[in-house]
Amino acid sequence: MSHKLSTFSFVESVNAWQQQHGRHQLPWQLNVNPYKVLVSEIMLQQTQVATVIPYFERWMQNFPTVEALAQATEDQVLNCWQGLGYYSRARNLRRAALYITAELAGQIPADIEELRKIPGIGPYTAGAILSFAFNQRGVIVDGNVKRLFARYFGIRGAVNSTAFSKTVWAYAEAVTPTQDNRRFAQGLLDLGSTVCKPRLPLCDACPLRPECFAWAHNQVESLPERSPKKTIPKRTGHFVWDYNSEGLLLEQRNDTSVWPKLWALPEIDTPTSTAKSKGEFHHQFSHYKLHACIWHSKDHQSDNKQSRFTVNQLDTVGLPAPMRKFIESALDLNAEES
DNA sequence: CAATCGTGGTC
DNA sequence: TGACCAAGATT
Repeated sequence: MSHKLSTFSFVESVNAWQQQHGRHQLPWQLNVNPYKVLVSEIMLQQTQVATVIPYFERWMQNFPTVEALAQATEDQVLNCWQGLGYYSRARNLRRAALYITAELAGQIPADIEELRKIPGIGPYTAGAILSFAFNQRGVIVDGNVKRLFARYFGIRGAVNSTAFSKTVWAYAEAVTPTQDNRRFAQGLLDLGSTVCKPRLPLCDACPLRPECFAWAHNQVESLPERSPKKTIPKRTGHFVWDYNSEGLLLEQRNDTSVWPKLWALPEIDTPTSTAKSKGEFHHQFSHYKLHACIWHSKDHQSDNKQSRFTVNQLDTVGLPAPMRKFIESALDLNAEES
């Protein structure tokens, strides 16, 4: 690797490409500050840029500073996050603001160990904040870097294995420079997402092609390697539909389930034999398929916090995306029938 | 360590 | 069309 790096400047190639062809106008790149970087990096975890942008804009309107976020309630935060998924990110981001305000005098630290103490900040996000917020050396390994490095260095093994991750982190530590880190980190991400793509990579446009292992060995399509896919299980869930003149009955889900702390139709173990169906919907999570059955019911008892919401009030609570679709569809049908 | 945690984009 | 994947973290 050292020979390769000495005869071909990986860093300079990435940086020069980023300056010419990389992204420079993303919302969190304009008038950059550490809080914007923190918010964007949390939102971007396992979520595509195009999906995040409108959420980021709305978030910064509602919670423009760490202090503003620290003063928000969990319900306000979840309402702003609804539809983006992985809701523990939202709750951790609020906890992060409380921690930064209480323990760090409102300042996001430019220190890897201090960053790692903040809720929701793992090894990738800590490195990203160092690079993007402070232009300091911060090592980043995400899906883009794993794919790009697997091809460029010829790293074998399943991308989702621990061994593969450790190997890529070691390469990243070795490659990451001590200067111009904002540009280098952005260059890695931009190259990975726009050129070294999962499928149909644009090798003709890649500045790293002269020294790319996968290109030289015709393995661009077969790297990185994937572990054999698992069959994901199917589950059935039953939910209660109770809508009257005072609104729709919802309950706040507990935090040990999917959609933690979000408001949703009350969930039941099994419907009664006389229950009348209100409808159903299907939803695919990353790890199982849900078949949701909705049953007409009244006066459902639950340990969870319950409340009724009118149609207008539904906009002010955090609802799971598929359930919001079902509810809005069902209420529209009601309106047409009446 | 492997499972869990959402949703939408892409081809 | 469905399988893969996305600026991962937590337990």
